[in-house]
Amino acid sequence: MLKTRAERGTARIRLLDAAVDVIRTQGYNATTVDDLCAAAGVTKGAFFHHFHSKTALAVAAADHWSTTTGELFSSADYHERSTPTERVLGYLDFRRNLIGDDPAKFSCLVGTMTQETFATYPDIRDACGQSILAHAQRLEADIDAALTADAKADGITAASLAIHMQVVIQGAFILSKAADDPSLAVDSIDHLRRYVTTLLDT
Amino acid sequence: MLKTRAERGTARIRLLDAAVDVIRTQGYNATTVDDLCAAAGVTKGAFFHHFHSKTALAVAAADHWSTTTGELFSSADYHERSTPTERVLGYLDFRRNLIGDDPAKFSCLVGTMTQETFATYPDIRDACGQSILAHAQRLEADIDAALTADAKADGITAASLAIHMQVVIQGAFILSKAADDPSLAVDSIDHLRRYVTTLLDT
DNA sequence: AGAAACATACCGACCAGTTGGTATGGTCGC
DNA sequence: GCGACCATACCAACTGGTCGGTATGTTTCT
Repeated sequence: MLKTRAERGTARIRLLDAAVDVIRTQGYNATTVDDLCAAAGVTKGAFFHHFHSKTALAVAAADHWSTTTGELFSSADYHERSTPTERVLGYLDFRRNLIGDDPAKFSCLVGTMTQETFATYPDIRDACGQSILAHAQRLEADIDAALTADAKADGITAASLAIHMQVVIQGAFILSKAADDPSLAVDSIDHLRRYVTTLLDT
Repeated sequence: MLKTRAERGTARIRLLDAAVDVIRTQGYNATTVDDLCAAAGVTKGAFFHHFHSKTALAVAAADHWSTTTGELFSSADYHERSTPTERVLGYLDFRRNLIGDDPAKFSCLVGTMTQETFATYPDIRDACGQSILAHAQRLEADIDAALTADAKADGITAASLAIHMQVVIQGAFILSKAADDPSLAVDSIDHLRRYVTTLLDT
């Protein structure tokens, strides 16, 4: 089990990556520490060397999720479009294209963990909330610049629309899982795109 | 434990009601059989007399959820409105008013269970999927009658919009839990209402 | 050498499900 | 109209296994 020079020192990252995979599939509570160690190819000693509890790992996994997805989105090419409206719609198209065959691969770690932990593990819930809310906030500037005067006059705020977009995306994952059919998620993002389009300048 | 005539024969229902409460708060996997027995005021023997496993209880709880919420919605007064558009928007207003202070009380049992069970308990997932999809389907006739010719020409179907409405509602519950703020759910349903309004005859 | 990064063996608590019963109310022969 | 019989509903103690976490090493890097 002891690893070579190159493999040593990676246990923490491997556990975090394993957490994303396993928890998205099984959920947080059904995932045991041993499950995570096995998936990461690591022993329990390594686990508790890096995380003082299973809860601490979940919080770290939520942060890890924010980091890795943050990099994915910030390197996506919709940022290079010239108008705010194109960038907002480009974000939705990008998210639409992320949907594949397996909900365990395309759905959101922190959305999954939120439902299991909101009332019982405040630390995990806060980390999940931060992750989702910070992601939404990254869209606010473009949305604000793109909103039509009519929409603003109707009381629609960029913050509220940014959150609504995350609502639809999270809900789309649930329905995909419930119906065992990812196409429901795609259809719902199409509806969202149509709605957002009516609110933005073109 | 349950001795009197009036109390006997109610253990099954009490367990199902307890399951709705406890699982919405803690999630399915974190809820133990003993938790459910304690909440129902019943012993373990009674539990396994009525349900051959914890999984079987979850399936029964999903069906129970469909039944009780089905009654709630079918007795709501938006059905008495005269036009399909008014009934569809009345449904959304009704759902909006259902949102209170505590997500554990206003969120959806089967939406919660779906995320935890979709890959690991197919029986529970199917029961949850059925519950949500059947609920969505109950709106289809009114939506179909209310959709404008333009919307239909754009390829929007009543089935797809009915599902999108459930997507937003489920997603709204997640964001409410994540942000620990039910007002996000209300705001998102407002966005949904605005979108739906643009697609229906008035 | 000393510290960080692991590995292994183990523990007490807990959990789903079982077992072997008891209490209750209905049915049917008489 | 009553006692034998029985099915259903429930109870409490227990079991085999699992889980999060710990204690105590061993290896590797600097």
